[in-house]
Amino acid sequence: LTTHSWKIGDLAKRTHLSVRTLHYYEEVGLLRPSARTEAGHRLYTEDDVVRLQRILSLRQLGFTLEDIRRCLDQDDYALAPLIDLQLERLREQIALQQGLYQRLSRLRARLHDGENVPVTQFIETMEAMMQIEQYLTPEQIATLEAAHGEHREANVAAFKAFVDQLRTHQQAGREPGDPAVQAMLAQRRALVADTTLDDPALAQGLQRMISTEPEIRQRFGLDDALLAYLSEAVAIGGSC
Amino acid sequence: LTTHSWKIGDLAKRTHLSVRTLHYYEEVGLLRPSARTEAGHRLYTEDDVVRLQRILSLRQLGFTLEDIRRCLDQDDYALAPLIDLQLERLREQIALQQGLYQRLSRLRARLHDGENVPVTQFIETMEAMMQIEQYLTPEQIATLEAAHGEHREANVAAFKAFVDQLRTHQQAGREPGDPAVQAMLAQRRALVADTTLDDPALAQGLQRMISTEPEIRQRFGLDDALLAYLSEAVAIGGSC
DNA sequence: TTGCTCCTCACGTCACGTGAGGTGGC
DNA sequence: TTGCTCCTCACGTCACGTGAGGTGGC
Repeated sequence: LTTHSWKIGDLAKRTHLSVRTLHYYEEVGLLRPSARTEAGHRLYTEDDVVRLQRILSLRQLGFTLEDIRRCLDQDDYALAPLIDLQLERLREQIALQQGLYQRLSRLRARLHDGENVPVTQFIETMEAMMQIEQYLTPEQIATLEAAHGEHREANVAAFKAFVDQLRTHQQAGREPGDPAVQAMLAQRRALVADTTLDDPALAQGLQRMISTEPEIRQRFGLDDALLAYLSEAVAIGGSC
Repeated sequence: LTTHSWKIGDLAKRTHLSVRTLHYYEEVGLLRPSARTEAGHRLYTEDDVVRLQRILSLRQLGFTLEDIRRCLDQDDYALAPLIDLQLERLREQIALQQGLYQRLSRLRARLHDGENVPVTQFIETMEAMMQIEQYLTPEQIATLEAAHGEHREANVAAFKAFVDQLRTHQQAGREPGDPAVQAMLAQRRALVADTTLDDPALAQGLQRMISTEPEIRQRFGLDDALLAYLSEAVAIGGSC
């Protein structure tokens, strides 16, 4: 029956903790060595080591030191509520971080390695992305990204050209029912199908966004009057 | 041209920040109000508000205030490496938290709502689980859980009974090739198939664990000599 | 005597929260 | 005069890291 005892350095090596950490655990009343030498050096008994192992096990589960202390000082501590809380926190954290990861990935994909995009422009892109997230599901956004591929700018330019042409008709005083205007609806359908990969829910989400966010309309030169003109043309044409 | 300016409380309400946060942002040189009243009250101009919006945008991406300051004070700041670092950190974090979540969930499932499992026993279960993780993939563990279902204890008891019976033969001096011992191999195959849902890789992982971890053998009363005895019987029987 | 380990303060971390005690403008 | 907002310290958070300055045992 050899009851061994460890000095703080030995214990630190065995557990891969720092000496400071063991000091701290004593400070907060989590692990008090059972004895000291005459010179004041800490001596940890086997019981202390067992307790430390338990501390580390519970720490692995993400509990705070305070929770761990309570658990160990009372063996019939009700663990279930504690675990449920921790699970809830984790769910939230993971969801948050995954959302963040998706957003950052998409932003990163637009940063071509060579050129240095100005920070201000980067932030604008990000704000646009976050606005989009209000209207589309993650899956729909992925579809949109897939549809855009490398020719995002070409698509944007095509839509702008469409708006410009529409404005010409409007300024020429033509009615929304005018054959020249109605002829543009096929072009519009093609544009929408192209950018949404024929996903009607996605198209609807985009339309909802465009009609409720004036800033986005402005980006394409689509003022309120012109939007109304377009809506009327579509209503007359009968294509959704 | 009305250049408006805001006092700190107005800005706090608009952005849903606390006054203290705005104080802090000034303290660390992140957002300095362009003016003060005679009495020393902070006055934020429209430019300041724009800067604050940018700060909040970047904060959303999980950057530190220090990184944000650097980005905003230098418009051609190289964002790509910063984002890559952040993505890496996030990947690690998410992986860690998901592992933690899986472990906690499985532990929670074993805590039946009514009874209070003692903390020490809970920790033992957890340590056993972490040992298992060394030998099996997450998918294999899931299979194991599915196979166990509600009758985990019955399975464990069945395996213990098997070991006990085997020991009887050993203590009676029968050779591993003895018909009575060989007759037990079919029982063993059934047990293995039952707990692994006929997954051979899973069975192999479990066997590797049992043969390398003496503590686990001990839990079933399977000492080294008896393990050797069983191995020999299996070798003679020719079933893997 | 020289290393190595041990000791006890005590400040720093990161992004603020939370008072304490006092002043300014309606 | 009474509220409300504003101000400047300054300590607390969580789990330690990182010295500073000194002692003990081989």
